[in-house]
Amino acid sequence: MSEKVRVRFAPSPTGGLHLGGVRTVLFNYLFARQQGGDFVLRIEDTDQTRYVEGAEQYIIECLNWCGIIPDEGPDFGGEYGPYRQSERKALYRQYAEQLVADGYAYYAFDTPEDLDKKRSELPNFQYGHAHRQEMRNSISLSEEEVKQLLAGGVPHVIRIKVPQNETVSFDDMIRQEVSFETSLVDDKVLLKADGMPTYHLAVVVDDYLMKITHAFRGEEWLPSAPVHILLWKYLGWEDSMPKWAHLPLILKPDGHGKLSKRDGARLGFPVYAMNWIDPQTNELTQGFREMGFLPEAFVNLLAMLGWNDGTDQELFSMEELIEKFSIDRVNKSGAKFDFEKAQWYNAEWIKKIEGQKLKEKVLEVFGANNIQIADERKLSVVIDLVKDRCTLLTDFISQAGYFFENPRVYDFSSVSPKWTAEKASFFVAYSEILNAITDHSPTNLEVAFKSLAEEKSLKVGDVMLPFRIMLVGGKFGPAVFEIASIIGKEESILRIRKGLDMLNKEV
RNA sequence: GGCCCGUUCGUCUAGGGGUUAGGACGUUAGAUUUUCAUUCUAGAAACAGGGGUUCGAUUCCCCUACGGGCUACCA
Repeated sequence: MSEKVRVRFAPSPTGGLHLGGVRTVLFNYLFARQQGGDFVLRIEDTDQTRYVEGAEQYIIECLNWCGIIPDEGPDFGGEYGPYRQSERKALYRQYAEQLVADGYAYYAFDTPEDLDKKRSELPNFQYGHAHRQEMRNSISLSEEEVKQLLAGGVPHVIRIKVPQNETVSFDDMIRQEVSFETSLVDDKVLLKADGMPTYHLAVVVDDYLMKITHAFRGEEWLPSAPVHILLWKYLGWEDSMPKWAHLPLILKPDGHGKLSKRDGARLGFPVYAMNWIDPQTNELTQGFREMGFLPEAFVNLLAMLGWNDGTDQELFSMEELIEKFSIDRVNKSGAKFDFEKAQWYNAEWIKKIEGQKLKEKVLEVFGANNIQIADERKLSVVIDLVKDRCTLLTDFISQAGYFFENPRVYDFSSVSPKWTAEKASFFVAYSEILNAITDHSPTNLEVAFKSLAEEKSLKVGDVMLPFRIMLVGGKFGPAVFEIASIIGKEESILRIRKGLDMLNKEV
């Protein structure tokens, strides 16, 4: 049987897209592309109380930024829609009822208060074989009573009837055999009182109906896997069950536990793919994109969190990942997120991509920071000149901004103590030379600079640094004469004058 | 507490019955760069512990410890 590979990413639209979520999509996507299969986006919005406006669109935008475009999904079309579970609501009840009819599930009439009470009485209460007789459900109640309750429209849920003393096991693509004792698994709710399915029912029904062949999800789902396996069996679909892969979790860099958006805020790095503004509270959670990450780097670093190709290669493009990805090489253990290394990936990608291709993104960053660009051709040249010293795209503000406007801040502290009238007159003379000469190539500017220094009996090094700071505002940047050549004669002279003013005033 | 999963430098990891246990980030030292960064060279740094199995275990098995996840009418 060589059926077409079909995978899905099934986020619930409750807020920003976590980096762990993006990694899950990525692995799905890489696998699908490599196998020539389909990648489906399915929105799991079965919890109406947690639905957040705009979250779905946001998720799609994140995927788009990463270069991951679903083959099927809401607004993408496909033969297996609708792709929002809320729009499939009517579908689930029949399967739940079928399970009841077949004796694999039952109606339960306990109110949330009943359950709370029970749980506070019994510290380790589980709604399962040990206690279901004590609860109000179609197993403990008489047929007559159940009929009446149902007819009277009493709110109820449908729960799976998990058997006693069976072993459920399955072959995980990452962990090999995993097994569970059913006696320890509780009777999970399948259909809620509002008629919506829970995740447990929905994931099985939809994976079946959408012909999903491989299901990737986070390790946090492992404990509920037996419920899903049982459901596949009870619904009579065992032969169509997808192969499971439970991905290791991404952990906090310090302390312990799953990485959460709170950790990002606490430690000063993003956790979401893109900026997310909570529509209720207006609270902003920073994203990798806005912090200045390249999607190439983001995808690359995520892929390396739990996977490697067995060689020393660490830099992979999406194409290479698609080609080389293999589930066998996915790690079993969780990985602490290392933001330093994440930044390294970004720096590497900035170095790797040529200036011309970085232009649009740098332009965006500049725009957001009110840096006007008159000459876009000049921008590409500048980017190539400075990109080796940028870790984040936002670094271009300080590393390239001064090519297009006056430095916003000046730090003369390292030269002002040693400032002299001789040096001041050197710069007056040098700006006259700049004005006079016609060849403003870097080497020419440098030759003129050095011979003038010699003429004035000054050490080149003593005037080089002041010159640099006049031009760029601080002790950084590429070769000074490169800079002077690019910003041009007029601008160089203006900046020397301004610098002279500031230095003379300070002394 | 119960169940499930995991454990190689600080971090991400390679490896796998006999290796000088390899790489990367970070870190330290040096070189280059009349600035800063890049780049280059070198260094420090790991098989959680205890039992087996074996001529030999970091590698296979068991136990312990530790870490993580789950334990909702949330996903």
